[in-house]
Amino acid sequence: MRFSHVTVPTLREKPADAETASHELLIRAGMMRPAAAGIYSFLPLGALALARVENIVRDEMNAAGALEVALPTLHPSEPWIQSGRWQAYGPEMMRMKDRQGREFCLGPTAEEVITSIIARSAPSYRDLPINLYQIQTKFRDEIRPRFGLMRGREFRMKDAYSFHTSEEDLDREFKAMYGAYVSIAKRCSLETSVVEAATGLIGGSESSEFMVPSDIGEDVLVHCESCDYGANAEMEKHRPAIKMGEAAAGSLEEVHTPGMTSIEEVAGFMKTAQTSVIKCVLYVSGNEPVAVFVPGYRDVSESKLAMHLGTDDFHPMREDEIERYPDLAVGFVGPVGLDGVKTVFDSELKGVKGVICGANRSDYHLRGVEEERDFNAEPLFDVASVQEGDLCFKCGGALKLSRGIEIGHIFKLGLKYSEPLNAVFSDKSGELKPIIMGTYGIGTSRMLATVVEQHHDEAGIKWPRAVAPLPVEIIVLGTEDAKQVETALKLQADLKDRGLGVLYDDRDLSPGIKFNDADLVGLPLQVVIGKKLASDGTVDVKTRYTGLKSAFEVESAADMITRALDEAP
RNA sequence: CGGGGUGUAGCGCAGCCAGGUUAGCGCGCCUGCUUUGGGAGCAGGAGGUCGCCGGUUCGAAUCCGGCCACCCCGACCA
Repeated sequence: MRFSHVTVPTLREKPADAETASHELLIRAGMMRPAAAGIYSFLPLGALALARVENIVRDEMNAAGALEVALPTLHPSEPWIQSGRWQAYGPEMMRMKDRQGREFCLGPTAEEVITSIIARSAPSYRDLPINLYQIQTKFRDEIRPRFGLMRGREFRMKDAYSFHTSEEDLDREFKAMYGAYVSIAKRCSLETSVVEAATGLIGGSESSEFMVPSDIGEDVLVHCESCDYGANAEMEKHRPAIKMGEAAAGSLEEVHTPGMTSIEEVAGFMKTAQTSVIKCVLYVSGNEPVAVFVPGYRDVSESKLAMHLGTDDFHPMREDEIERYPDLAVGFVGPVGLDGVKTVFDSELKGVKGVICGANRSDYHLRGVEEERDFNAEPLFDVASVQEGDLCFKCGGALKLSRGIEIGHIFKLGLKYSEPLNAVFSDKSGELKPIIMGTYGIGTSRMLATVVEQHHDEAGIKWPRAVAPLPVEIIVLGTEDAKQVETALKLQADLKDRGLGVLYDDRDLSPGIKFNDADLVGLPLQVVIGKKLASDGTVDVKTRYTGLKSAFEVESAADMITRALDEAP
């Protein structure tokens, strides 16, 4: 591949909208270009790097016994309606109609499509287990695409689906996929931390996320410092380090609190801590108000609330919605005597005594409130978010919060799709039973961005060898010198014979520009052919990762480069 | 969806508040000469519906309205 001919359109300056290293460098190094918000085109080098990541994924999936398929990107609505996700998905699903008015969506994932295929094949226990995967472009109309490839709307993902006759066999496959993912991350030079995760819209009983620790990660992770507990904050369990305070034990009392709608104001006015106040956050779900009660010093975790409500179709009550519910004393809503409104209570509110809450009457709060005596905390659910200082629910150790990039997620689905889509198998006795399923995703375009995020310096990308778009760049300094050009072409051909692709910088530019572009593009080895060829018959080779340079005799250069590559990170 | 910001040459930006010749700068691009081991020099040159539509005005990149696109923050404390 030649550097000229707009093959590698590098940019000297940082694109105005790039916020992260991977976003900036993938564009500046001429690997990709934006097409629309959260949608990117891959240029030759970017497409090569993506292919290398995807080939590692393919390799490990095949090694684990999975079979590759190619499913459609445009999905008919029928199976999605059958599974219930046509309704559950909300605006994140990109929907459209064809000329006949039939409804379709751009596949955000493919459980429905694959499960209906298996269902129609009416397998017997002899046909199972099976694990089918594809590596393909997905579309999710994200609320806010961010950080280039990191959170795109259109993105590349490997998605795999396994089908089993028993829970035990699903467990075995789950472990096999876990192992495959560990290998994939390792081969791509990514450190991972595996945590328990929410199953969200995919559903299922158990799931693990593969996280790459990073400050730009969008997920908050919780790890116990004493045991092996690790979880995504969106579903973690914790034990509070403190008990909700007893600010005013005793009888119920109404207090005039004019205009005090925040926890801070109320706690301040009552001369007590926020740990003594019950916080109420109002949501609207399916046109119905939902009052969520949590300890005053905590926030509502919307991901946990979504698990409880069984949908993510809810939002905090907006100003314009408040007037629709005249019975709600917004700002002063409390659990005592609150009728006709759906409620959710955080587990921490069970059995509290002597606490403060809204009086369901404007400008009034109640003090001395006691659960059971004054209200019943039902339904009870863990809907509050974790905080620094909370304790591990398993061992009581200190919990540590950090950030991570989710590159993979594996799920035990159970019967979530096989039942509604009627995917059954006949067992030994001829009885029909629903197939037990698992699903396993890994974001290949996100992994590409993550690799750049983890492997770069001020000058540019430092591709680990396994995912580098090409292993070697050859730079000729004297583009007018026939000997140098001839040597470069010969070396390129020799390396090609050894299966090593070359990016050949054939441009007639100042050396500095070519060196800087080579560092920016970041191929593992740079071979520089210049005047030393004529003076002492050598070419220089620089290892991008270490910055180390050495001179090789031109005759043995191809051998030495092959050897140097074996040693490169 | 709410709030904020931006949109001027391929990229990065100035000009806009206080409307007034041919709309500027840096990088990149083209031609020629010189140069060539870490972003060269000189000379010449090309490239713009100033996001789109409408309005105000003798006159609009600049003021006003609408729309679109992109970016940031938020989606949460009632």
